[in-house]
Amino acid sequence: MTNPFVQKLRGLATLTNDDAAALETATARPRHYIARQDLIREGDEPGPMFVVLEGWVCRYKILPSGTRQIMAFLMPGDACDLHIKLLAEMDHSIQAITTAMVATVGKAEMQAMMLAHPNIASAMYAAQLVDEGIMRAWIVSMGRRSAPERVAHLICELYLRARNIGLTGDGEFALPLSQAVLADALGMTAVHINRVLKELRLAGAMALKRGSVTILDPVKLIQIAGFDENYLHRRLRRVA
Amino acid sequence: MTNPFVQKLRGLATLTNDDAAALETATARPRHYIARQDLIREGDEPGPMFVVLEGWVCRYKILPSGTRQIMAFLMPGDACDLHIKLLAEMDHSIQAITTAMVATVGKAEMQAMMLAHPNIASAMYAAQLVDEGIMRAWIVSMGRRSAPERVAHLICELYLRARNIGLTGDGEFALPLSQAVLADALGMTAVHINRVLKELRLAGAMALKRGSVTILDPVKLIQIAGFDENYLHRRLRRVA
DNA sequence: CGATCTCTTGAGTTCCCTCAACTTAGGTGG
DNA sequence: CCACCTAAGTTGAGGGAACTCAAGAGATCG
Repeated sequence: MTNPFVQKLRGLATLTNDDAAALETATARPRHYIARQDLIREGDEPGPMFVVLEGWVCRYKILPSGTRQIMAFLMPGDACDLHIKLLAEMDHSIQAITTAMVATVGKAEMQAMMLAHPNIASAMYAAQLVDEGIMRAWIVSMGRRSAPERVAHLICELYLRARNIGLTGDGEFALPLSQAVLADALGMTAVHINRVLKELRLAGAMALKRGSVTILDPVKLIQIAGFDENYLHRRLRRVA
Repeated sequence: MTNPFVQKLRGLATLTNDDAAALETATARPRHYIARQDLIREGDEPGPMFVVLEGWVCRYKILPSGTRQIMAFLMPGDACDLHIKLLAEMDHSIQAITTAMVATVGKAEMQAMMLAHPNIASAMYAAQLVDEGIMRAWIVSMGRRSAPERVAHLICELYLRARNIGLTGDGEFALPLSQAVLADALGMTAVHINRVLKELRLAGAMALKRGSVTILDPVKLIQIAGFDENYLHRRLRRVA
């Protein structure tokens, strides 16, 4: 079995076997979380860096009104909060969406690894830039896209990210997100998400079943979303 | 006159006079931009890091429909795109909102400076984390806050950021943003922003004139916004 | 001192939300 | 293995927040 963290970073920089081995070692002892379990809560003191190895995780925040906003999805291979130790406390929470295996890497260990393996450092920085690009794309979606466009755009993003780590089938991929979770991520209500999904299904663009999505017509979906994959930076600059 | 970049980083780490001098030197030759001039455009090859010394700048993206979404405001002292050279092309544009003085720091120079001055590196990483916190706060605003809440929240954010670099007066500060620009940042129309501003003014919370905002009732404004300044991380961890 | 932005206000429309009921799918214990 | 229970998904009706279109008032600048 391949380590998704290694697989992801290999897509962002050229890693030697030695680099890969170091990453494997650092993430060798993951911890198991059940669905809806918080890895860390808003207000907590930041700890080690998290690396998701199996399952899905999200960043979220609960507002005074009680509503929830999800700010990011983390799938296998995704890491978070490289320099987080610099901050006094977390400004949001992180929670497992499905049962998940998550490794933690201490700050000192991380720093030593990045010093000894410049390729890893480079890949980590690139990953950070991609994450920022994704956040900006979410801001654009929330600000200027209609509900159907937003849903379509998110599915395009998640499909490509899943494909990067080899989790997609033929026009289909596992998406363990309930409509309520999608609503919390897209800033909509679960009821409205449901209507939009029906619309996209009838339009022949995509169909979401419990636990998976089928992309019926990729061209149509991309067109609805106004999707431009450039922001995921799958094409990186290979020379320093 | 003080360099706002130095001033900002001093708020994020303890800098020696030597550190400060290095920063001054690196940003000594800023370039002048006029309002609405692009510093770099979507699709361009990323160049050096930008450091804003005077004026306001924004990141934005134009959608196929022709609407614009602003994803970030940069005020004096703000820098962007630390490791941007790793990417093949920009996924968004950066533009001066007002006339502005912006310094550029090359990748090699930046790396050398961070190596020679660990405090600077630490401050830059902290600044990056704060920027990410701001992006997440924008996502929360766009997703789950009403228009009045969103406007109030943005004003709170900008007020505190301006105060950090000494740009605020007594309950008032310079805000060189037209209502159209605010609309592009908040994902609303200029017409609706205008109505919301009137509402906030009549409520006695804040008043926006051309070029500046007066915070009439800070407590009320914070309460409307549901503002929690923690995400700006003005309280950092001082020990490594 | 006209030309051009920016701001303001009104009227009508649309998208998305709220509330509420009902159906379906999964999981658990009898 | 079925009966129940709960969570997730579906659909309808009505309301409200924000949008569109349009016109006029107020700044700002060459």
